[in-house]
Amino acid sequence: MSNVDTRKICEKWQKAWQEARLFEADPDPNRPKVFITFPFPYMNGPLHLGHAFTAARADAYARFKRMQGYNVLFPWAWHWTGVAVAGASERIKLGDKRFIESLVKIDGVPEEEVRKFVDPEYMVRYYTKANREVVKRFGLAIDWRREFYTSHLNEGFSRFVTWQYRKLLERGLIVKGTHPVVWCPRCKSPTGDADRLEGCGVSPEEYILYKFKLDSGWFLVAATFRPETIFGATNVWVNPDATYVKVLVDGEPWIISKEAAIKLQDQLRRVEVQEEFSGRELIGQWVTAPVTGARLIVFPASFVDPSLATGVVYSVPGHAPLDYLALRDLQRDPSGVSRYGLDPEYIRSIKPISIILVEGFGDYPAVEAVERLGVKDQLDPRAEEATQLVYKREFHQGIMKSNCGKYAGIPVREAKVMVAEEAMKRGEASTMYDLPRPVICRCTTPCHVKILEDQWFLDYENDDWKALAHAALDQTQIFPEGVRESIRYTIDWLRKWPCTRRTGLGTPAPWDRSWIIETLSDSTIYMAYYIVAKYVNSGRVKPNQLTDTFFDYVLLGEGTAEAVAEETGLPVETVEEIRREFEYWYPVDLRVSGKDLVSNHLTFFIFHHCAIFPSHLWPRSIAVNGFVRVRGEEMHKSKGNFIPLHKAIEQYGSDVIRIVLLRGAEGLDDPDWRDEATEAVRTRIQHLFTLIDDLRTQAEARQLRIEDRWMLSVLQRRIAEVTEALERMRTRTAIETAFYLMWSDIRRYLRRCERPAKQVVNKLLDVWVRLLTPFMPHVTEELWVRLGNQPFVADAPWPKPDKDLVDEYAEEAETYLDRLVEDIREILRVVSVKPRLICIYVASNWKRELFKQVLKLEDPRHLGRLIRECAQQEGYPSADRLSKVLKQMLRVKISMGPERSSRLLRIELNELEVLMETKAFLEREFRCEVRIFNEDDPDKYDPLSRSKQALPYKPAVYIEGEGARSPAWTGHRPSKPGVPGSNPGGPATCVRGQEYLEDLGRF
RNA sequence: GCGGGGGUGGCAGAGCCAGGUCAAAUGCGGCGGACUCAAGAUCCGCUCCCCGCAGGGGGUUCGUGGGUUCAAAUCCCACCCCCCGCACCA
Repeated sequence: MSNVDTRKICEKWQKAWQEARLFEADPDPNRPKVFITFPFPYMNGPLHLGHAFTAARADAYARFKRMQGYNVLFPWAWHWTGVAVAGASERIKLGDKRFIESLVKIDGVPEEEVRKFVDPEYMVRYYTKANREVVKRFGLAIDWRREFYTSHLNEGFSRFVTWQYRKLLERGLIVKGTHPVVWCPRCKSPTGDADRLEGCGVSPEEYILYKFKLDSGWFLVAATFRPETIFGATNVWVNPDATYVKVLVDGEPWIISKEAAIKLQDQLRRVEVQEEFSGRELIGQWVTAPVTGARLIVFPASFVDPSLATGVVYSVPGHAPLDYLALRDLQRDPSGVSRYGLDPEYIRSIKPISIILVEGFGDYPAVEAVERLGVKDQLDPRAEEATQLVYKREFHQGIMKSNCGKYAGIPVREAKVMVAEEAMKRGEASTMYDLPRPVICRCTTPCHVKILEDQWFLDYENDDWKALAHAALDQTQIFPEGVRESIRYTIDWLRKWPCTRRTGLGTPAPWDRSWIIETLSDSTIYMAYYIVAKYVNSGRVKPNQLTDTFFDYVLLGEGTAEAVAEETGLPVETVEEIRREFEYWYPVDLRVSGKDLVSNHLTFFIFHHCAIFPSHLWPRSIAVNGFVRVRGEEMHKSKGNFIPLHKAIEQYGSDVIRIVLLRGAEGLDDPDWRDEATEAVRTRIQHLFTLIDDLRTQAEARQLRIEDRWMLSVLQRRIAEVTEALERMRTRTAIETAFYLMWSDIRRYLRRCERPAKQVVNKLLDVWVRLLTPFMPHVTEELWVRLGNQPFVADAPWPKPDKDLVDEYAEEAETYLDRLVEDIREILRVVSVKPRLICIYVASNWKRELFKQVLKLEDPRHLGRLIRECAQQEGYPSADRLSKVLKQMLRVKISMGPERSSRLLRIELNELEVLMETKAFLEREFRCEVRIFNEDDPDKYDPLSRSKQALPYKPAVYIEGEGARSPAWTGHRPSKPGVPGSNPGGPATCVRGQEYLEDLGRF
């Protein structure tokens, strides 16, 4: 069977599982249940390796629990809700070439299909169909009878969402409010990240507007993020080349840029434009500053961007690098000044004002930052860097100076808010939203901020709700545990979440059908719908029978089955059956997801369960994992390293993918997909088949020997380790142990025994194949039947460690042997000899007795007493010799480590017996004759008197061979140029008694 | 900035919570050997540096710098660097 096609094996067993309806799970009161869920994937594209990783973890757990005898439900569904699909359709409508190309080339969508994607519904249906095939070919243990998709296109699900939102509204958890969004004036809709050609990650920021009063009575309105700096204002900047307007804003006379006036209209302001004029007309005019009442002049500055906020800023040259630079430019270049009829003398007289005390800077941080970074002028890109540097420092560490009136001595971060609030109270300031960088909509229109009214929010601010969420988190297991802190933080930090949108796919809000429940908001407790979906899919329940009364009863136990039956026309028994099924499966036992969902979905998941369900139905555990990286980089379509799952499956088949990913990482680490790794796994699976074949064909019936007992004993430990790891979703540790470490165990065993024992092989393979099943379920099905079992290994019981097979004596014997082999090999290496004969000498009886004392010794300082005691007894040598031997024994004990030396307190190895038994192995290993002696044996062959070196658990060794360098037995010494001759002064290993004991310390 | 997770040998990645058995699992790669007509696969050995004709010894390592300890990859402090999340978006 030299060539095993794992892809074929995968297909074969997927079909078999499907035909056997293996993973269809129904309530069984006699079996405990486990309900496992994977967050339904969004259907705007193909599933990729990232989905595969998370799904493989969920599947491994599902299969593990199933084998442990649990009734496991692992369902699947598809997420259609949201605007991303609509956005994608829009791009296709507009003929976005790069986008279309990526769909064809990367996603593998046929071109004629892509054209039909102008209809979002077609697109989600297409991807759902394609991805369903992919998930099936990945071979997950899914109960497909419960499959569904979301949004209004699925009436049943939509009714479920409607029910949930009515409940939330009733409970006062939905509130109404206003909110600024990034808005496309052409699409008349919010522009999310996915809908943007440019400006990803940009969100509205709130500017403080200060009203600087012109002598004409109009307000020149300047925008700032740093309202506290008003105390250091020296002048006002406008762009002389920009167009400004006089405009009545809510009746107040403002002067702002033309662009600003348009923006304000969408920010709940009444805006009446009076007249347009050029910025240069403002230059040289005087204004009265708010807050301070200072008289300032208006200067020209090219850095002022009319499309940002109001297009007017005030100058704080002491603390804002750009302001300092602009002022310096003006002072250096009088020609520009005279053009506007300004007085150069006055300009030169303007000095920065120092208003903030901050460590690491002198009076004028802006000036220093400009000098340190060597910023040339206001157009130098490093000006931005200088601004950030000063801003961060001053914000976090700055204190307002004495010239800041009542804010003197207050930290900047506090003063900032106070100054602005008080100025607003007095009518000297206002606010507006704007985007710090341009955002361009998919439709190529520049976006601006719009304040949406009547927006609906989930009130995550509600303290009672937060308290419940914390309580739920406390009773949920989190894997890895560190994520708990993130969720806790998120619960505290969450504010109102806008849960409705105007566009995209989704369920209309029950209280106002012009709104659609937003995508994250409809995915919070949907796992409950898997129970209902089974009945809807089978046709036993019609979607329109899913009334609020129905859900109240089935999900909450409120009302009666009779009432539901009467209202819906369903048989009472059916209603009760569904209720029972819900009670059986709920709550969710494990939800597995990527770490990106921690701060939104997973937290919402907890929140909503608390809001809707009683505490015994709250989630039991949540597992989080990292993101798949490809060749060390984040997987991204634009990076060209995006790997859709269907392509990977075609190339490798499901099991290879699973192994590579699961072995890649656990916890929050990111698994890295590398071609070498996939190749290595593929050949290893091939070899798994031959290894197992070899084991079986070589196996012989025989009495169990020590190595057989060792193998069985180690096997028990491995079972325990894998089980423990899987219980905690440590999938990497689990597969590492089950596959790789066990492989090494088996390799050692095979080498050790020449031919394995049938009994061991049977036991070993039976266990091994089952332990591997969660990670490579198809391959193990194939192996399982080859071992002569009936399908399916998926249903085979999970192995349990057998205490009777744990054999400390055998494990000790094999450790002993390994150390001996290492020693011999080390000698051979040093002497570079090809051995002809190896003699091994086991230590004398008196040494063995002595070593027992050493093992018991708690403190090496008691050694002296031991020496005195023993020296008097018969059979022991002189105190002098004793002390030498004892020190060596101590070293042996230390080198054993605490585990092994404590094991030796429980058992005593018969070294001679073990060596006699393993003589054949040693001879094979070293390809020469091996002779075993007792040190006490008068007839032993020991020409160099090595035997006296023998210590308990460290036998002495004597080797004869070819090419030997020892003059003692050959007299021949190959010349070795450059190496100085003999080693004078005896062994360097001798350590003085007292020092040595101190070195040992406590052991 | 806030919150979370990390920095280990040529690479990937354990170990760190419970300090000593750690020059440090396992896999990949590299080198040598076995097998083979040969290649691949497989098996065995080696893979930080130095010394050693007997299983040994010495040196330098686990982001950087300090500290605690008889003893630190592991504990404490400071610093540097990397990754992830921070909302109307799946």
